Amino acid sequence: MLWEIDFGDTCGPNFHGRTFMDSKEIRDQVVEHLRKKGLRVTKERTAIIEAAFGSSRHFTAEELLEEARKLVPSVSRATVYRTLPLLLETGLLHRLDLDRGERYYDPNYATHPEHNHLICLDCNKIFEFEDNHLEARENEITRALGFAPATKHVRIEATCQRLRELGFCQNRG
Amino acid sequence: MLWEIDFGDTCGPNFHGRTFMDSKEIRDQVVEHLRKKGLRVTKERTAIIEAAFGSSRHFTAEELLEEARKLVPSVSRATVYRTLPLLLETGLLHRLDLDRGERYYDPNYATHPEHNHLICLDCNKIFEFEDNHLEARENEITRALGFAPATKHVRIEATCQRLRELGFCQNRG
DNA sequence: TTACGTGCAAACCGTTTGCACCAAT
DNA sequence: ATTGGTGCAAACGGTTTGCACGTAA
Repeated sequence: MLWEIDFGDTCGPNFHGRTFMDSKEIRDQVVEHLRKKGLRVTKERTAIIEAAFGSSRHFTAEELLEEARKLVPSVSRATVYRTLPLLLETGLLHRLDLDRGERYYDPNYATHPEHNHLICLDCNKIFEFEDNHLEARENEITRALGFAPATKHVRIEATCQRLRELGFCQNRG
Repeated sequence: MLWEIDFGDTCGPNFHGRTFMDSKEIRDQVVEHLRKKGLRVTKERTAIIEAAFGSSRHFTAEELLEEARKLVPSVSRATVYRTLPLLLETGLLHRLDLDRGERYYDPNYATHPEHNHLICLDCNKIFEFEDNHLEARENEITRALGFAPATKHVRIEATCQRLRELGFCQNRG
C-alpha cells in the first residue's frame, strides 16, 4: 500500500498506475457543498473549481488565478482568495506546509484522502505516498492520547541516496 | 515510547516526567554553531538565543522579540528576523506548520529531536509526542522510495473524545 | 427583485532590506 | 582597525477588505 508519485518539473504529481478521478465528479461534490451552505454557484466560482481540480498539480493562489482566467478571463484575485477557503472546507483541497515562501494547495485529497508528502532536498521535487501501517499507527496514538483523529499528515524531507552514492540526482532536470 | 505533552494556555508544552534540558547547554550549542560559521556572538544574539530556548513554549517572531527585549531592551525586530534562520540551521529550533496566521517556532527539538504534534480542534491546544514505531515506518518508507530521511514530522489534527462523549473538553480553560 | 458575489484598489501585516552607525574580534 | 552586526524605517509580497456595481436565484 505504498507507492510513489512523481511530480512534474515543479510540483505536478501523478499517481502511478491510477486514473485521476474524473474532474467533473469532484466539481459536483464542491458545487454540492456550496449549495448546502446556501451559496451561489457563479461562473467565477465554477472556473476556480475547474482550475483547481482540473489537474493533479499543486498550485499557488496566483497560479490558480492564472488558470481560472483561462476559463473565465474576468476572474479576479480577490475572488480566488475568497473561494479558496470554501474549497478547503470540502476537504478535497488541502493547504500544503512546504516551507517555501508562498502557500501551495494540493487537490489530490479527492482521490487520495490520506496521502503524505516526501520532499527531496536535492532536487526540490515533491513525492506523494500512502501507507496503511503509518495510518494505523497514527490512529492508535491519537486514540491512546484520548482524541479522535481528524486530519493526519506526514511530511518527510529527504535526500536522494543516488545523489550521494553516484554524485547525481536522478530526479533532477 | 509514547507520551503526552500538555501545552499551556496557548502553546506552552511540558514533557511529562522529563526535565527540560539545561538551557545553558543548548545555548552553548548554538553559540558553537555561530563560531563555526565565523559569526560574532553579540549581546543581541545571546539575548535572542536565551529567549528562544529559555522555556519550552512555542513562540512567534513577535513574542521572541518581546522576550529578548526583557534581557536586552535594545534588541530590534530586524535582528530577531535575521537571527531566526541561524537558530533553525542548528536543528534545535523548528518552524511549525500550524495553519494559523503567523508562524510559530518550537524550541523542543534540542530535548526531543524527533517529536510530532497533535492539535486539538476543540481546545486549540497542541500536544507533543514521540513514537518509535512511527519513526521506524517513516524510515522504511523513505528508503523504499530511494531516499535517505533528513527531517520527519507528523501532524495530527484531532478532536477530544471526551468533548463528544460528555459535552465538554477537559483541555479547555 | 434582492441579497449575495464580484472587481478594483487600497489597506494590512508579517517579513525583508538598504543604509549609516556601532562594536566584537 | 576591520568588517560584520545593528537599529531604523522604508519596501516588499502575499492576503484581506471596503465599496459600488453586477448577477444568480
